[in-house]
Amino acid sequence: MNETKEKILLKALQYFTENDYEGASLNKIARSIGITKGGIYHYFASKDELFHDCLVFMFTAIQDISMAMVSEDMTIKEFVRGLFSFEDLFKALAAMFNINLLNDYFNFAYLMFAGIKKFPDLKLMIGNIYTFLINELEKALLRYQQRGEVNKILDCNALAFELGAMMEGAMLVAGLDKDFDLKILGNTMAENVLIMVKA
Amino acid sequence: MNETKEKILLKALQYFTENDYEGASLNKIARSIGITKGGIYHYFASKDELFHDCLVFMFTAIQDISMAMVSEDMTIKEFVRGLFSFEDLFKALAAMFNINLLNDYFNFAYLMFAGIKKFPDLKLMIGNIYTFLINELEKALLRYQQRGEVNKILDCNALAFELGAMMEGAMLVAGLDKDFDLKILGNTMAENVLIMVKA
Amino acid sequence: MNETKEKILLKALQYFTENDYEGASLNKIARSIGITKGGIYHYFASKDELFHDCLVFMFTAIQDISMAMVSEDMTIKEFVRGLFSFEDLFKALAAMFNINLLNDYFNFAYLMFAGIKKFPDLKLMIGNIYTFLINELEKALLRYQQRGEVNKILDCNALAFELGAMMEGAMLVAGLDKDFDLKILGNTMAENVLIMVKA
Amino acid sequence: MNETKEKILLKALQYFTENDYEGASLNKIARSIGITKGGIYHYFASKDELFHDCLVFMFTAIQDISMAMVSEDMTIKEFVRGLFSFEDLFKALAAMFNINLLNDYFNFAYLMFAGIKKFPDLKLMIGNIYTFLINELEKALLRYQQRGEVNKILDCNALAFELGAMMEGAMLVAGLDKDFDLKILGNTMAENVLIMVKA
DNA sequence: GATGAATGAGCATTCATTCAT
DNA sequence: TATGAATGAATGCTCATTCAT
Repeated sequence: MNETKEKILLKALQYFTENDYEGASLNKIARSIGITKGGIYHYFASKDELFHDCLVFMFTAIQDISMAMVSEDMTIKEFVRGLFSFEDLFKALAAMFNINLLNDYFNFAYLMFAGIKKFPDLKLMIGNIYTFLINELEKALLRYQQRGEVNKILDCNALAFELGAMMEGAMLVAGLDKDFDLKILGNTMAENVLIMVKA
Repeated sequence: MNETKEKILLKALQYFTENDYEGASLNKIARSIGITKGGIYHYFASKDELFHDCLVFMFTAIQDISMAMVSEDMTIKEFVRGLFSFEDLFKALAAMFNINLLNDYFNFAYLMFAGIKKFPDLKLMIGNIYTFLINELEKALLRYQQRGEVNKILDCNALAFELGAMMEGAMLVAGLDKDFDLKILGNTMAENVLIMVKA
Repeated sequence: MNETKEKILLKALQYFTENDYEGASLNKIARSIGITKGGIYHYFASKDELFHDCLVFMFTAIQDISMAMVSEDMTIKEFVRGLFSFEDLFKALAAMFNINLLNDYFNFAYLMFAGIKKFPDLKLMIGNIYTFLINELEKALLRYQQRGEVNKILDCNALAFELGAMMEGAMLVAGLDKDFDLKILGNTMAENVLIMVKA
Repeated sequence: MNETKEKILLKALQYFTENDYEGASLNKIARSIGITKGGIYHYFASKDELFHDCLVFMFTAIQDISMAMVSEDMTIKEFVRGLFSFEDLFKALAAMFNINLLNDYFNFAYLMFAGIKKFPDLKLMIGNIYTFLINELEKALLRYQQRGEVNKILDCNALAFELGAMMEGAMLVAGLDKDFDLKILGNTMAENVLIMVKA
């Protein structure tokens, strides 16, 4: 991708994250990377298109990270601990964009909502990411259940959703209330889960 | 509270929910309740203040509902099932404002996010709600644990956080991906939790 | 009508006449009457609406003048000479708007074209003015023909159109080429016509 | 003329006719002939110059057609009927440019007006065409008058202007009001004129 | 208490124009 | 010859805000 285009995309993503769609003005985005507003229109037909492309850019990366998270040859301990090692996840994402998700998960979620409101294709994309992840979770849980490592009474479909929701919710709540520190809580959460699902 | 002021507040809340902060213009809000834009400025110093007051109004109600959710004389089954009866929660909220949350939870959450982004005191307020709720959860879990109804190995502090996060995350994920229907999932989730925490 | 609104309308009409639709900027119009651009939007919902209202304002006046031009109790000499007394017509119009049609008939015609391109209702309105005038011309000519003052061989329908076209064309050509002075030519033209239509 | 330059000129003329001066962007013109906007600037110093050259190209053709219309060895009938055979005139013009004037005379006239407004030299050019044509008309009428085919009382100078104005006005009015169909009216107009000028 | 006129700063967007390559 | 990146000024439009009435 063209260098200027990429610069626009990254800076715009930052502005959109910090200020929302309406609050991010093309003028400010342009000035902050040393070009003029008109220059943006060389690469993006409209603010909407820029916003859309920013989100696709971000969600694609997240999709890739997400898919890399699941692997068939993990023990259940590795698997569950991996789910709750928030720090690793945050670092991976922070490296890609200039966003500190630990503090800004909140902005990130807000951005997802905004994207979904505006673009049906993003709704699909995000939906697919969650569906994929939770399906993979379910498949893994079923594997462990068959091996006798997960309580046979548990509904793995709902359990997969519960674990996914727990992860998302943890990041959201921790973002809103600094009393909760995921770096510390993460470990205990994983151990709790390992105890709870045990056969 | 003055009758006109209350009319403004309620109508504004509706507009904000339907159109977001930027999309809800004072002119439209004013016209829709039969006054003029200038009239709003008698009761609210700025659009920001109006928005803020709308959200405080809303969050206060949520706080009240949340606090009513916890009660000391519940069995563990009632307690857990209550946590995951999303439909009841939505209905309670919908009754307070004139918003159909079942369909519009998405807009509602979006609005909350916008408010939290804009006003630090609201972030604090929401943070406090979470802290309170999770603390109450922890106290309840400890009670059940002492009665032998919750596995003694489990860390109740982390477990409280996990259940709170699971609730929030469930609403978030279900808002993003309509494949997940909380009305159906809610029951199974509760049963799973009851199995998992059992001693 | 509100005083400011009328000031906007008149000044806008002048700008539209001099600079066309695209060339007339709301900013300049506003500044030239001592208000700001935003102020125009109090009275007109859009530039299009302002343009439309300007044209309706003008064409309504022209319609009134046109209709006053035809009167049943004229001799044929009065009638024909009236048609070619351009000076009187120009003065009447110039008094209403600030436009010197003698020099600017051209701009005026251009404005009509622009209006017709943009607004179907104006196309109808202008069409009706011409249709009305030429119909009235035809009725008058038929009256004179029955009295034996107009050659019975002539087709009064076409003749009415010819006289109407001659008037319009005279103003157009004289506007384009200063060699032709309607103040002088007008009289001779009328006398020529009187000779030509005579029985 | 350079081939690319001619392609630009012709395509630009088409765009200007279809979209007016303001509506025809250099980008669209350029793209439609497979070059880039910058390329146009090799051949034309500015959009204005391009527009001007388009119109000169067009007016030159009109001038040629006009001059070919007058010929010394015509009978008066041929002469007058030629003046009012609008269809032939339109066809001749349409053949020169790629414009269907029969349907698009309106846009064509609008473009002429825009050009005349913008460039004084074009106003002069058109003025000269009119002067030339009306002078030729006058010379022809004087010839017919001397032969006794035109009423000796008529002022041929004014009559020439009247016939020229009638032609122009007919096209203008017919352009504004589609009730008047020149294809039909043209014949009757010519016959009326032949009757009226007769000695 | 409330109106309505008016402001002014902001926004997305367009586009002729320039110029290094 | 021609490209394509970039500019910058302009445009229509929106809207929170002010204030005399």
